Amino acid sequence: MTRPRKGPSRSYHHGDLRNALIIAAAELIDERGSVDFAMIDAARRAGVSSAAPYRHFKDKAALLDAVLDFALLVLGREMEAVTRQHPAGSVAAIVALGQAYIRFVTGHPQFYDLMWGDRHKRADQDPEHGLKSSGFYLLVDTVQAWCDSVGRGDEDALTVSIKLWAMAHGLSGIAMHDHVERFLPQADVYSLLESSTYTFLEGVRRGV
Amino acid sequence: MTRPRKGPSRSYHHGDLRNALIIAAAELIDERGSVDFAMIDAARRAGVSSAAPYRHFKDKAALLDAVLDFALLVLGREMEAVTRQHPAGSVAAIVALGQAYIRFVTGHPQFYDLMWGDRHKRADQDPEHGLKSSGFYLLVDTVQAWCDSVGRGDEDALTVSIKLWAMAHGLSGIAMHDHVERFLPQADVYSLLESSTYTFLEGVRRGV
DNA sequence: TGTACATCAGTGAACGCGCGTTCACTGATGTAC
DNA sequence: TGTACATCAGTGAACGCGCGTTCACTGATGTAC
Repeated sequence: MTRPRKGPSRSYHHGDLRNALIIAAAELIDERGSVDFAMIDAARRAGVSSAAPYRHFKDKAALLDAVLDFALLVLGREMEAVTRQHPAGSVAAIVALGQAYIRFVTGHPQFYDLMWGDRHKRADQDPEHGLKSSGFYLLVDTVQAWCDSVGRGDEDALTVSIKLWAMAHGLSGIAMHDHVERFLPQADVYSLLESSTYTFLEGVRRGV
Repeated sequence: MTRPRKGPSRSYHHGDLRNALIIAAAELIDERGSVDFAMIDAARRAGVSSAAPYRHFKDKAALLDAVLDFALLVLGREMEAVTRQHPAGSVAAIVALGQAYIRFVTGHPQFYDLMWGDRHKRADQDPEHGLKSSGFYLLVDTVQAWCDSVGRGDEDALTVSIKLWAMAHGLSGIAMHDHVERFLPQADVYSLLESSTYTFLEGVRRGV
């Protein structure tokens, strides 16, 4: 978070290497389709020697953590944007949130690995933090509003949200492994999520 | 698939190295919690030198493929067993299949990585094959029977099955990252799957 | 305004280790005759 | 039944490479006086 250079003369001091490395790493992960990029490549891409990153990150894991934070931030932004485009508490909003999740996750399978791969299970100081920025609570709020609007304010919005999240997450995984086009060539994940959500919420509304 | 040794004198020739290596690899993956075990460790565990595995597997990827096949086989067996314990085409059977999936997958997170990690996306000759042995079609059959029994034979059992699979798969992922105990400390994945399934199938039954 | 100095953010070379894989070999096994 | 030979399944040592990380260094920056 050093301030950006005033002039264009970024000769010796980079000015914003930390962020530049995060972007470089994200790009490499995207291109290689895996987290196994070489530290030196990220440095090179940021226009810097192989040792420079260690001024900003303790080790590679620290850099990956920063990339993960960045990814979750982007996901959160998209979910916010999507929420604004639909009536608050509507089923359409709930569906759109799930679709945004699928879009993000299938569009960036590498980030999926980062989020859901084993490496994330390690030392994570505040596990809540990622969830907050990723917009999960946006879903909870929307579901709560929906429950209220259909006269089921007694439902546990958190439980319903987890289930909906699981649907979107599960469909993402299945889609990413081409199981959707294999079994249901005429379908697509987004409409599968939509119909699942409608069916499921109808069950909830009827109190099953 | 060399035949097992007749006597206990496994001096120079191992007799069943191929399978021994698969087991050894599976154990290592289980213990380390990751696919990143060293080839030489698998060999050592099978009581053999570091070069021996290459008589049976072209490279490490080939060994991992074999381990994956093995894992899917085990999963398929468990799903068969579970199916036998419930009335054919009952909701209970459907729920139990999902729970068996969750149990297997959360109980062996490493195999989860093997099944769902990026490495599986590569050269896989017959992608159907894994699905077959893992028992997915068992679910489809069960769902079809249920649809018939509730007078909804018109439903596409395959579509419903994919959605149910996505539920179980998604809940597994969420549970493995401790999100269930974090958000719903009093709940457990298995009952979450059960209630989700009931709710969803009720929606299907009502034709939503 | 100028100078000395502490601090920071880079460089470039190299270390070192883990690990997949290969190579020339040797012991065991099965089979033709 | 015995012997020669092809084949197979091991050994053990070493190669080689990728890559994370360190180390002594140097150029740039900001600040006290």
